[in-house]
Amino acid sequence: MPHDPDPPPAKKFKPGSVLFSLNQKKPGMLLPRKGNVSTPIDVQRKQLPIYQAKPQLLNQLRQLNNAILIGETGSGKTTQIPQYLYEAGIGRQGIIAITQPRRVAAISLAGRVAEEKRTQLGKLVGYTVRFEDVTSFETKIKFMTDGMLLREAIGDPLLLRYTIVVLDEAHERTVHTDVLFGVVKTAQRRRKELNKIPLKVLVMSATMDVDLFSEYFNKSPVLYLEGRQHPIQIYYTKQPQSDYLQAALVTIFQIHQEAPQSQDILVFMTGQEEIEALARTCRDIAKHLPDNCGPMVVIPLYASLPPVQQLRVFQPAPKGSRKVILSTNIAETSVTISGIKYVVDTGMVKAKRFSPESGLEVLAVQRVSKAQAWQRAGRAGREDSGSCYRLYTEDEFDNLIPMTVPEIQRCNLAGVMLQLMALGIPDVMNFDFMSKPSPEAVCSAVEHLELLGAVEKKDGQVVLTAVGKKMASFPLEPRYAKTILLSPEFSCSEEVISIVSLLSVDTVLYNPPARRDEVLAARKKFTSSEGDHMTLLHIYRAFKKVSGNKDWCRENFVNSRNMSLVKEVQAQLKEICLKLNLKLVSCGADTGSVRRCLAHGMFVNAAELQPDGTYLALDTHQPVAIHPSSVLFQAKPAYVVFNELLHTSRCYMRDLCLVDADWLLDAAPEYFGRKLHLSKS
DNA sequence: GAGCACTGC
Repeated sequence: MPHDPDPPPAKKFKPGSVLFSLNQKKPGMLLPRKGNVSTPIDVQRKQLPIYQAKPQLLNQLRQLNNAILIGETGSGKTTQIPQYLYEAGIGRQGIIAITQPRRVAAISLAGRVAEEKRTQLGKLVGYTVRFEDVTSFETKIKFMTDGMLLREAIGDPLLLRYTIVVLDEAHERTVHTDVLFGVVKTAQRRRKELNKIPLKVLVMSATMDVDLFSEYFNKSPVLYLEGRQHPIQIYYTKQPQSDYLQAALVTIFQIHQEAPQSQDILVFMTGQEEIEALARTCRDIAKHLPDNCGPMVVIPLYASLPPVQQLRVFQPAPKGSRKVILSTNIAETSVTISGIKYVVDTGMVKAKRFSPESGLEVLAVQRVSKAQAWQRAGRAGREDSGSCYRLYTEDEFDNLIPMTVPEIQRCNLAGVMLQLMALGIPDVMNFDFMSKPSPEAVCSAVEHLELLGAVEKKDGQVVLTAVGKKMASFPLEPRYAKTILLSPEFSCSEEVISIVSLLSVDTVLYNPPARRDEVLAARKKFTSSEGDHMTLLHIYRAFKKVSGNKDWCRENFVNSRNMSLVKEVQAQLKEICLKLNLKLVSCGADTGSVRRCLAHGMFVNAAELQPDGTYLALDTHQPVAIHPSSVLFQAKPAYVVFNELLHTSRCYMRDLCLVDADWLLDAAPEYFGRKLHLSKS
């Protein structure tokens, strides 16, 4: 970590530091205020700025089949527009769907709108997210995750249950939203051709990508919504900062010494490790400040933090203390903290990139986009005016890319391509994406699906096979779906479903660094010399044996919340297997069958030990290494399959399973005949 | 002998 281990003493940070210059030219980013909780709901609804525009809006929306609605988050558009449409009788023949990138948003928005309509959630207003469907035949306003609508589209590509689809938070450009853009556009056109009830599509976004959206949806009109806004003062550094962590530290204490005690600070950083390190440094320095400085409460915030600790950011600091929250980009969208007066933006973010040639995912620290910088600044002005300290110069800001590259251009497309084919899209290679992924990425995805037997080429066209159709019915990465499909042949579908479920959640292992020896000792009894998959299976079996006992989880450093999620995923996968008439069978103690099955399903991710003790990935022939977190780290198996490659300090394989060369050859004779030969020569 | 941002079906 580049953080200076020996920070300067606190007295160096004098009021009036020369680190910053004030920028008056750019207007501050403006954000709305929340309604007063003690005001009756119908009065609150009328107080929203959007209420003024209601007649004109309805007039427009009645006529248009496409519209782009621009307004900041919370302008009331997400809760009000669906109600306006419903109340005006627009789209009454079917359901109004409103999609959200996140589950919590879909759930809480549905709750809010049901309250405003004074009905029970699940009647007129409902929501659908994975594992939860709170809707009924009465439901006319339905909030859902964008991924959920995409799943539904596989069974009903024309989305005939819906008369209006509202794609909210479109500016976030998640893979699911981007695929949905194409799906709704196609459905709209097809319904017109087939003389079905028309589909209205509304795209709601913050102030970005407007032209792109409008252009894509046949130059559809853009409607601007006013929000209630608070000005934000933007400051830039006078000089570029070579060490953004040092600059953050200086800035935090500069604000701490100058600003009233009750005003909180939110600092945007890149990851857990640097956040914990800066938290320690801040606490150390805060202890030795002069008496005129009040105490400081430093709170780290990142996704992998246990929920109880995440909740700490919402607790007000003790009277006279200042809250300083050190956060990843989780606080940009997912977690909204009230009372933030100051935002400190390092201008950096950790993000995943994908290289189609190597199939490699790289997680790297990089600069934010302008849009992201505005999003961060906006977090200072939710209730009142605020300030944002950017730890970079105005020139550097001007040179940032305007928009974050959409996820669809940064990810492995195998799953997306499979889904598009399952939707019956005729020419997936030329799908009408709003932002086209590179041809290389598309080709590499199709090749991957070809290897898995999900697609085949016929007369120059890529078509879905029967296997591919089955694979698409699983909410899984294609190779995991394939492994499940193969598992009955190896009489181990029970085991493989468990393993795939374990791999679908973040992690079931809890590894507090401070208790490393205890963790190792506790984990030893589950460790399998056959690899990480079998080790996970042992842990899961033990977990089930004690019926998910919380104490057992604590003693064994198992994340019980994620384990419960594993159970839900497992139930869902079993249900899909039943629908596909796949036999649920267990191989008992014959773990060899499980590994054989994994070898057959995951053969594209195989690596071979070389005479010099290193490994080569068999598909790309790049050198890879066993990740130290693997149970096989100290072993030297001749052949392994792995779940993923992660490029950090080296190119590491993660989650490994010991396999035989014969199994790989058996799984893909032609493919491996070539590969194994190549790597030996 | 490493260390992983954030979502979602």
